[in-house]
Amino acid sequence: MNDQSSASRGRCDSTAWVGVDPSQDYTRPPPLSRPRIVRAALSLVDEKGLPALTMRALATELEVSPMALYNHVRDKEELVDLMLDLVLGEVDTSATEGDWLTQLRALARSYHQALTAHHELAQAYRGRVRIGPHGLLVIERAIGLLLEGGFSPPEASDAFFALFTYTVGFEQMGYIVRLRGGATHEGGEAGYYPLLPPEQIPAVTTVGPHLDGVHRPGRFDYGLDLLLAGLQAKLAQSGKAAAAPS
Amino acid sequence: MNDQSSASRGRCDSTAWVGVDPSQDYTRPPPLSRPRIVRAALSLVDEKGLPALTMRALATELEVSPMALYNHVRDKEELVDLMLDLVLGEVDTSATEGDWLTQLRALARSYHQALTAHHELAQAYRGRVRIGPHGLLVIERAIGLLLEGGFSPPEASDAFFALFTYTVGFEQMGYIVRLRGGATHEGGEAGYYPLLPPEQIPAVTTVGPHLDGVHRPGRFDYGLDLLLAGLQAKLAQSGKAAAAPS
DNA sequence: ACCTGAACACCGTTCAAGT
DNA sequence: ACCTGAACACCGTTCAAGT
Repeated sequence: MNDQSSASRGRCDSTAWVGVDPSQDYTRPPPLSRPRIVRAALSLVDEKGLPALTMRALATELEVSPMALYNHVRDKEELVDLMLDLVLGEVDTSATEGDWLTQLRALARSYHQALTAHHELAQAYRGRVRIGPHGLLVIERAIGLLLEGGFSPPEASDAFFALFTYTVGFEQMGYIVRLRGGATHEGGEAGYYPLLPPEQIPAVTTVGPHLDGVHRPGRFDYGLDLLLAGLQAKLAQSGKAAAAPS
Repeated sequence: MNDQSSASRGRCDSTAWVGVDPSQDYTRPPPLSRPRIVRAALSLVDEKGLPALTMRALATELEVSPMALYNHVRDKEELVDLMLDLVLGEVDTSATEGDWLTQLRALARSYHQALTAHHELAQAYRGRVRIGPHGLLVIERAIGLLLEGGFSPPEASDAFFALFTYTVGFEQMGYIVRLRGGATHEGGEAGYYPLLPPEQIPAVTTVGPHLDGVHRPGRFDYGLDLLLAGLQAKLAQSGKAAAAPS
């Protein structure tokens, strides 16, 4: 497309501007394009959070008029869909080590990791989901592994949704904060302690600070393994267990 | 508070306005109050969806100036927190039939039911969650049952989050819709069929329409039972199973 | 085809003023 | 203490106009 580069290379070989391609205009940003918009939007959300994603803010980030975006993107909703699918492209869908169960675990973990890497965007994952090509690939892989494990199509679909729901839901869950408790609620992070006296909530008081954050390391894996163990048990009791390499 | 009623009752006994309390002013709405605002907001969201919840719209619904709301509610965020806690008040936390596992299942189901009853509001359940008194009661009950089952405090906390995350996540998940596939995407509901040819997604093609909606009846229970079975297995293998009535 | 500026129909919330 | 109207600083998006 840009054939000035080869032409200018021949013309400038006597000068010593090593490493600088004079055909490139380093002052002007590259032209607007769908992928560039989506990438810029994603890094904006990663840095400043989902509420900061504004067509106007994104436009100034790209040094362009707000309305220029609408030449490449139908509306904000589509933009968010594209961002989600871009993130889903980071999921590793091609690992083939181990049997179907360990592959399924690896897939869910990779999915989880992609979401945590863009934790702010994960909040957009609500209501109506519009699957893109990358998302479809993840689904294909998950369903494929479940069928390989021996599940019938309807049950594979149920199992998929359980895993999917848990993984996405985990990311959306934030921290538990009291609602206008006794002390200041400015601090924000200020712990699990509640609005009721300890006598009325003995169990919560016993468990105490373990309740504090959702995103304790290993917490995702705990629930994931619960689900996978449940799946394995289902297969075993229905006697349809696939011949797993023992 | 309104002691006009008893006074006027004595005054009007000769007239025949049966069933009509003349002390009541049926034309003017009852005075603004925190609970009334929250209830009105909830029914607005139930009817028209979360995006329709606007301080201005809520105010006109209550026949009041938008700014009147701010005398009872700090801001929109607090209003949503209050709405969520109101809904959590519908969860049955006092059923005592069966052992801890069946009680835990019943609790999760009741939680799920409360959320589905206000499906539109469930979308607000993201990011930072501010637990209110009703929410805290649900947590207390869940943790209590897990401790009763024999889990250690840290593990009870992990287990709780797995159940909590799954239940909330399930509600937020919408339908799978293709992202700007081949045909019209106006139809909306238009099925699972994807942007890739069937050869590239054999598993999805096999499972087919089973993938279509998340909220198929029984789908929530499937994942819930997976988690509960996993919990039971964990207890059994660590040999700490509580003496459940066999 | 792509970009722009002005404008429209909204938001949540602050503020000064009323009672 | 509670409510009001006007105003501020925003939104997403339409439209007519530019190149």
